[in-house]
Amino acid sequence: MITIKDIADRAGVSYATVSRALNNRSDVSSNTRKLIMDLAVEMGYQPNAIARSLVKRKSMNIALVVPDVSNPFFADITMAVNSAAEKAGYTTMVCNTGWDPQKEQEKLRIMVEQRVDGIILKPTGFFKPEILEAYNVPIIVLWHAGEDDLSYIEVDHEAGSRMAVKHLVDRGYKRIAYIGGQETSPANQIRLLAYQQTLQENGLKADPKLISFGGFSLESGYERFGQMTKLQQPPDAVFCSNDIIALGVLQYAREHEIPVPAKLGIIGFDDINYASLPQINLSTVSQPRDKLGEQALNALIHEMESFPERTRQRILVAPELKVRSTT
Amino acid sequence: MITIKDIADRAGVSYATVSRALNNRSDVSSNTRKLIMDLAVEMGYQPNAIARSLVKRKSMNIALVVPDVSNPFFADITMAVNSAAEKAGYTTMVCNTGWDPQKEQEKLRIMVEQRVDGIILKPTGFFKPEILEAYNVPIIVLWHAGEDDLSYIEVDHEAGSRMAVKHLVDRGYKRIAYIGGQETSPANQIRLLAYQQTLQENGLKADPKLISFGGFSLESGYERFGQMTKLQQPPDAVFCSNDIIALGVLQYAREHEIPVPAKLGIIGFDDINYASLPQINLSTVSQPRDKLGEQALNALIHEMESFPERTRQRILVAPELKVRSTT
DNA sequence: CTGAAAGCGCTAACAA
DNA sequence: TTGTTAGCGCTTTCAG
Repeated sequence: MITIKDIADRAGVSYATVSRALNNRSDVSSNTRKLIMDLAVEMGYQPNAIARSLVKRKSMNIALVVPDVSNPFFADITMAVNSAAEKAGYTTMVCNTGWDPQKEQEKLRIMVEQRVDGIILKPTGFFKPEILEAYNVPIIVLWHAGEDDLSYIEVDHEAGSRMAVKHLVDRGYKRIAYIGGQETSPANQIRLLAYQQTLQENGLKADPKLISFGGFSLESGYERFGQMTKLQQPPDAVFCSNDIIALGVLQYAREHEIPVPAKLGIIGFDDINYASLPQINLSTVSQPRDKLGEQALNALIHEMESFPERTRQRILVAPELKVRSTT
Repeated sequence: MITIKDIADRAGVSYATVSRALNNRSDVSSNTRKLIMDLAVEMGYQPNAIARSLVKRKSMNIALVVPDVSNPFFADITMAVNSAAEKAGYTTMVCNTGWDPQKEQEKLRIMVEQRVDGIILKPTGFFKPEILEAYNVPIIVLWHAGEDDLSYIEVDHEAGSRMAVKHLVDRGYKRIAYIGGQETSPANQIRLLAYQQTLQENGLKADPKLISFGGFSLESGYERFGQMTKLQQPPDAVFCSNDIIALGVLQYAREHEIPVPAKLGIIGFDDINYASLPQINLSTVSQPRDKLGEQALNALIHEMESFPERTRQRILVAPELKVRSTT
């Protein structure tokens, strides 16, 4: 590969001058600059980012560590972060943790070794902030805020749940069920609470029989909704903790000829890509991935600029209600 | 950040010794090794991959350049490449070109600057192999083979098309239409030819009225199939160039109450993630993304090992027929 | 405006 | 077994 020394030799100048010219610095005569520029093109010179990073102590790379990029949700986040990073002159390294906390640690370590200038992390599960702080690198966590020194960004689950439930109430549904995720997950708890409060605020009572926790799968939604239909007073609407669960409910309704939305309102959470397919057309609370990604990057840049001081940002991104044909 | 010099100072040895110990080399006494190892952990040492890359002239990074990672197809490929790379000790840098040839060039340039050890590229459109060869970096192209010196890998479009058409024939359909992509695209041409040949081999004639080219969108499939139903002899089955088009056809059939698969067989190509949803359940020719990704990485490693000599690999990955409820 | 020289953090000869 | 030294390719003082 061609180096600045090669160019310097051909140009008959020192390689410091080549560096200056190539970096558009003012203290080079326009003659030498032009000579060097032309030579660089002619010789097919490609700057060595590694060498530059070493001396500048800045790689202009950032890391995005997510559980699974093939998950449409993270894929969208990846796109958003990527394009925002690009605009800011950064290159993104994407890592998959496969929902495995150990692999997450491993990936973070590798990214630190790669000397990325900052990290955006979607943790796989409960995690110890101390570990992240110890890495001593600017970091933004896609997660609910903790009492530690890290910066967080996430969608406003409370507002989203309120939107969904209020919408169902407004549509005239009376027995609104909640089919959630893992009972202990913080996001689930926030959503559940908002669900209960919104019902009460609208003069409806939250029937514990209409609340269910479980897995985030289509089968789980199908199964759990099926159980509820056997109640003496079955639900006439369901707020699901994510779209996959809602898809399971929808599936059950189709198979058992329950007319949607006439006899059953269904609303999901996330707005995954196929929610909007004509065959599905699911009403849902959209997590705006583009905004999440973009704001995460902006927050990271802020964090990087004031590093090693932590900016301790707590950002909530507003969700959007997508009313489609299931409500 | 802690460097090997810091450790050397504390250990009272030269930093070369620290380097040796940290790299598990045999020529270090077990005493000093242990001392250094312990110190490294205690001091929270993280090796600097950038410095190592500079001296080793090998970054242990590879690039994956695709049009759009949020497209489920590329997301799956990304996952597969990623995990294969990881096993081989490489970190992957993923770039999006947004289907823009100019951006593709830009991204490739950036990856060369980053001194990745190799590149896996899914080109956005017709591209000039000379440009890639000029970059002088090991590269694998996800594309049909050209007459140049690059290595290629892709799914066997011909075999896939044959599978699909043969399957429709076996199911008893007689007037099988082809709703393809852009007429000039090579993949489209291969598929079209295989479609025609398979029909002939099975004693059916290919009616030009049943052949259509156009965009890769749901609307396009809906629209083009709608036209065909107005023929004097409309098709009783459709082979679509991708699943999105097939979805459009399916949509049209539902709206016009054409029973599928009784009066209309539909088969797509790609097996995108939602093809298997119970609500869709589309028969399709699956491009095994996991195999594509993994084999691409293996091919790349091969290419890197024999670089600068080009290995000129031409790899076809066998597709799989997924028979679901639309045929 | 340009050159010389130091050094980013590390590996890899070559000596000792 | 260890230390010394010379770089990897580049940026950045500091002189000139």
